[in-house]
Amino acid sequence: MITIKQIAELCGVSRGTVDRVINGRGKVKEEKRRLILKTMEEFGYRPNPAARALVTQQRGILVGVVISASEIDFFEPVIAALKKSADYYQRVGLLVRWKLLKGYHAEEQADAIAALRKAGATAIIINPISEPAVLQALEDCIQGGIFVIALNNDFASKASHVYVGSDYTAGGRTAAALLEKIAPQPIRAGIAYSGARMLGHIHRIDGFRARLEKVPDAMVVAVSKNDDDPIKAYDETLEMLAAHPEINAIFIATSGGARGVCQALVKKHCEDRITVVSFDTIPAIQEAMQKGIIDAAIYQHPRRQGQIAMQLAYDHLIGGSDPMREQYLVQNEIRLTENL
Amino acid sequence: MITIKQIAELCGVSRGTVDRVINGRGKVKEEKRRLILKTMEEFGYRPNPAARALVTQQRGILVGVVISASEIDFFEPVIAALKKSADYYQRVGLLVRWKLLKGYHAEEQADAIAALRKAGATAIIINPISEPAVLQALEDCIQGGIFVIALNNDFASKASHVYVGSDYTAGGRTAAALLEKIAPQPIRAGIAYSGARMLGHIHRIDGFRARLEKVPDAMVVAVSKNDDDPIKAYDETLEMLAAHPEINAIFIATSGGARGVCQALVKKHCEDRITVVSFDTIPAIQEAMQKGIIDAAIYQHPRRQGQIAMQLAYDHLIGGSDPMREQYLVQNEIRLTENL
DNA sequence: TTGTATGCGTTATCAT
DNA sequence: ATGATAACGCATACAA
Repeated sequence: MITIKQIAELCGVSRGTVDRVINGRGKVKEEKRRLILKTMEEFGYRPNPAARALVTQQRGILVGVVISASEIDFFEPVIAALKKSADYYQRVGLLVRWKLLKGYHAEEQADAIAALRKAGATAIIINPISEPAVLQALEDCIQGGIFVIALNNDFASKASHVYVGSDYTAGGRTAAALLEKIAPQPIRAGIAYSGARMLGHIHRIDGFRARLEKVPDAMVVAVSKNDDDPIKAYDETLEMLAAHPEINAIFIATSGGARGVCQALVKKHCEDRITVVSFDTIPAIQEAMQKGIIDAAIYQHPRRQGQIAMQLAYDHLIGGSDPMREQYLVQNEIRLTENL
Repeated sequence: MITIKQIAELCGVSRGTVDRVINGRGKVKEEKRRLILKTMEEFGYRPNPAARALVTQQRGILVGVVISASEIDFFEPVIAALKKSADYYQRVGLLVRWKLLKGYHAEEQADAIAALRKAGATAIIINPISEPAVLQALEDCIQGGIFVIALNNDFASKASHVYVGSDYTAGGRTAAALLEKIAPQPIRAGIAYSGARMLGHIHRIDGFRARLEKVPDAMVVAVSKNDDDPIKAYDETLEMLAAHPEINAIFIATSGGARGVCQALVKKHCEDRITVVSFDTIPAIQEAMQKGIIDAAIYQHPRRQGQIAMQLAYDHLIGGSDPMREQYLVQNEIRLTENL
């Protein structure tokens, strides 16, 4: 591993000069500049993370975390993992400022981003809402050299950023394939989900429908929206079941309303007759699985999502190594009560 | 975060003295020794991993890896992850010596351990064979202050060590529960596995049987051993199918012989009639899943196993933090072709 | 525009 | 038995 000192010697300049070209501060004669860059390239210079951490921890370096709808059960383990990971890296100089917001409000996200920029954050971890105000704010961040990590939900932008989360389409396909294996045929499926806000959720349902089309004589007969609200989910599900008594399978595409859906099933005494597949393994869903109401759940590694996001921030800011991919996808796993 | 320097000042001694009591080298007057220990305790001293890494990388620090049966497909991603992780930590002074052995031979393992000790390894990652020679060698290591990490397979010992791997019993239970959901009833199951060498595999089958007992009228009607050899697996499976034509489900408990089992099923034209659940997603199994021969596989996060093991070694040796649990269990995940 | 000095926390090597 | 000091690689404030 070549060091700054060695590069300086090789180029016949001082450590300070090399540092200036690396970190782009101050001016260096173009001639030397190119020589130094060439030498760095040639010997594959990589900053030593240990040394860098040692220095960094004096001033400290700030990463901002913005999580909307942080009250949703799904995000609890995500946030816990972010915190644990932040703790781990704190000892080498990583500071974190938290913006845990309630509900999905684009303006609040944009405000939080602005506040973090002002506070001097050099990286931002966020579950972005796909609305203009947020997209614009993130574009600006990236232009300003801030490292942006989209967590659990990606945003459409040509600006370079990293996405950490699941493959939603594959998740939907997996749910459909699972139903094919465990539900009585022919499948008459109802879908319950929060609403249309998040891009990922739509892809998930698209994936589900696409895969279900390959199942002989299977079809989606109803879709109900519940705003992640248990009561609304309860009402909507009752209504759906009444309107479509042929339903023998339910796909809970977003876990927010799961409790309500399950209560409706129990109320109508059709837990046994209807096969239910859900996303996530939040407490309400685990309970429903133990009781046999939900047959299987798809797990998206929430803890890992948080851990990876924080590690990417560390590696970029202190370790000095950039992510080698622009997408870090966690697998969609199938869980029964036996492997919860 | 309190530093050695601060502790030294607090105690009215020099850094050198504090270092001596921390790392137990040289003599320190008992009186000062106790004061220093007390102060460290009180202020919760933790060595700074960055500083330690900086100094460690000069002499380098050695971790030994011993993997038996490394030619088995399952271990390929495990080893790949160990290598990748080792690469990552190499830049902060971690050196690795590899002992990738073929087959399961206790003496070879014991020899490898001895060689690593002689080479000065301060941590050993191993998939231990449960035989006296190996157990003794590992006990000796632990006595000698070497940090031992059992990977993928634990060993019975009161000596303190860490286990990284899956919960085998839960894996077996999961396989049985899955069969209950996807196989036609009543289940008449055949089991195929390598043989009795590895403790984990036995637990896995125990878990499978225990869970299957809860399925109405289900039973295990045959068990075949294949020594992880495709040809033997092929022959044994043909024989099992001939002797038990009622078999409508097969549990491949160890992936080594999977290819042979599948070929036997195709040969007898009963891929469609028999539901097959397997462990691991090695290439042979993925192919069989694509073709519809194997219906589902249970995945034990091989890459994560390797990654965690190496990280534990780093955290212990350089980061100076000890594992907070003695077991790091990865989940048993259910995979279909859609979420391979 | 460039070079030098200092410090981060730890370990190791001196000297006392 | 104990203390002083150099070194690891990097960043930075300061001197030239």
